Amino acid sequence: MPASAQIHQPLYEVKADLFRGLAHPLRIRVLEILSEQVARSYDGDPTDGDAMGGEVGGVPVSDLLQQTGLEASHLSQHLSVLRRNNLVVGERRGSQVFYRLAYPQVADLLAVARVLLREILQTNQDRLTSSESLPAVGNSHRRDRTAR
Amino acid sequence: MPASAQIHQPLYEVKADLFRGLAHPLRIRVLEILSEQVARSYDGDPTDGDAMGGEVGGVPVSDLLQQTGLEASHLSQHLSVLRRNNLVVGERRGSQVFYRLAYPQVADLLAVARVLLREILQTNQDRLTSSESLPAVGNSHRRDRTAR
DNA sequence: ATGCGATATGATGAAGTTATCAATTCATCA
DNA sequence: TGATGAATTGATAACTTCATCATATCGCAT
Repeated sequence: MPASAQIHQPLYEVKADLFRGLAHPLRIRVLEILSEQVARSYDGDPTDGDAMGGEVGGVPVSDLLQQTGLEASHLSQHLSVLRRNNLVVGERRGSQVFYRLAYPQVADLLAVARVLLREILQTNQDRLTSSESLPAVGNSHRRDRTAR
Repeated sequence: MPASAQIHQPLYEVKADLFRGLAHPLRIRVLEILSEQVARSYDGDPTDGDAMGGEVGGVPVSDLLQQTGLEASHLSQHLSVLRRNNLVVGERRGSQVFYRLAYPQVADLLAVARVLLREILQTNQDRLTSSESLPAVGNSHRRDRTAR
């Protein structure tokens, strides 16, 4: 890699970092929980009573803990990754820490990803059921690596 | 995690996989090149003459090679990751292979990421110049890990 | 101040990813 | 057919990331 890229376009790096922050199932899980909470705060869905969700602003770690069934330190580590990548912010209120998305755009990103994913999955589905064997590319032996 | 999650929501996994596919500067680079090419094909920007860009559909690997300055096998490996994640498709035409985005939504995803990134960077910028020290959360010593 | 509940950090082995080099395949042309 | 250019695959060492356990910090109540 040319040194010039270092100074002028670490942009790819930064963007890649952003995605790297998202590149783990648990972190996605957490972000979706936080997105939901944002969404709920708009239309005031009453189904969460009070025992279940954050109310004022953000979801307490304890909630995330029980919703994910994770070990505390493990979750904490992932939260720290999310924090480092500026995807969430945590705020201490009393003895608990409440997390929320750092920017509403994070939810957008997840939403767009969801759309793309739907396309992808559907296409794959179709390919399977109609078994139309596209020649594709990769020196084409080794077909159907389907399930990654 | 309940076993039901395995069958019913490997969704987090799948989504995380998607992001993992994006989680590398070179792959972002490649995707942006391919996105550009898509964009250009709409408004027919004439600045690419002919020596530089794919014309019919997709960008040939040779172009990606010279634009990224990578070693062939290295690029190929990343392309293979992108292919595996259904982000691009490659098509052999004669002795060359032409790549393009598998779905236009991939470009959307990048665009949304760009927006988010702009927010993030700007906020960080602001924080730096005004040095308003938020208590933040993480047992708050160790400030300013800035450059990751 | 001491102790407790709630989170966060550190350290470490296991697992996964990236970069590099060698070997292979496919298409074209002599 | 054999040589050549274009791209992919395989193998492997260097590097990261993840999961787990132990330890530390913060805030609140005693």
